[in-house]
Amino acid sequence: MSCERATAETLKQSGQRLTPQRLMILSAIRHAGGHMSAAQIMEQVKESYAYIDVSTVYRTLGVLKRMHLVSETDMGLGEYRYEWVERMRHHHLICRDCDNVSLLDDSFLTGLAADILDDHGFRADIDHFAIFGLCEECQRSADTSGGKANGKAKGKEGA
Amino acid sequence: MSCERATAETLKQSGQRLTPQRLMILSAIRHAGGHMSAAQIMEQVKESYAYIDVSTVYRTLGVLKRMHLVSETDMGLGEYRYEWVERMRHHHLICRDCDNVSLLDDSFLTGLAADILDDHGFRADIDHFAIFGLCEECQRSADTSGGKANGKAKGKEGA
DNA sequence: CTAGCTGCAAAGCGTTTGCACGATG
DNA sequence: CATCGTGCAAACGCTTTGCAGCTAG
Repeated sequence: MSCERATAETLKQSGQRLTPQRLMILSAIRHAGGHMSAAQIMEQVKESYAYIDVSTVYRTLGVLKRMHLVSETDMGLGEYRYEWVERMRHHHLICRDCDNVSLLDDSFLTGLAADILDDHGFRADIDHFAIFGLCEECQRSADTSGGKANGKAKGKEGA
Repeated sequence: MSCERATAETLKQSGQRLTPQRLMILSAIRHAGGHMSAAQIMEQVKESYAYIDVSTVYRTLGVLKRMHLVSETDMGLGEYRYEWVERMRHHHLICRDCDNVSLLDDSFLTGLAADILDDHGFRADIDHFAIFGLCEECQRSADTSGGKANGKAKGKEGA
């Protein structure tokens, strides 16, 4: 939990209290190395503290979101995914057929943000994008199977 | 309902049945000229047919999504918004402070899609993007108020 | 005629909220 | 010691599902 020092400081300085629960949640997200659902965070924290409650997780995530320490993304799974906001920004390409997620470097989007700012005066929060589409492999399967009529049964419709 | 001809044809040809309910839902979405929630679609349809059910709306939206006739977007309001997929694509800039929504021309994103295809072989579905951020006006208020500590109470956290 | 759509009702899910207790600073 | 965070439980809102009857093709 030692590398959470700086974050703890940030929290304190913005008038937030530092509780073991928050530190555990923080730690879970930071060390995950990817996006986690609230349920996954719960599970992770439960390993060291069994009495953690969902509401505490959500409330803490609310605080962290407000402070831009974590990002909240709708990845089309019916639940939000939370991720530590790294200095190394990146985005996600989500295949709507195989659900595979690959990374997209932030460089692809910096230009876009600049263009939008120039033309609309709108400062886009391009911290963490989820871009849906069809991965290379699934494009091939779609072609061979003759169309996009129905790829596969899924929990969630592709937009 | 006459201008729904082509859509009706499309539906029929993919083995879907054409029912009055579906036509009404179709019509509601097409003539809305913007994104609608499932509830709004319901309301609209109810004006001509009071017995329409939520489940019918969702089931029909499922069909239309699958056929890429409507897009489903999470605009950060806790409910999906559905919009007719026009030939004239556009995207949305959503201010996380004042909730104002402005349009963004598709030209801003076509380059991005091409880049992603080139470098990752991933065919991005950039039908309809929701980009969150801070509008020009709210940037000013944020500056004058000294920071981003807390902008305003909202139903939903800005990511 | 029969596959598939409808309305109804109820469940399901992730998330939020009210409350009294407990911990933090 | 005052405030804020916690756990618990219950509520919430949107969406989904099981089912029997009806309807389009």
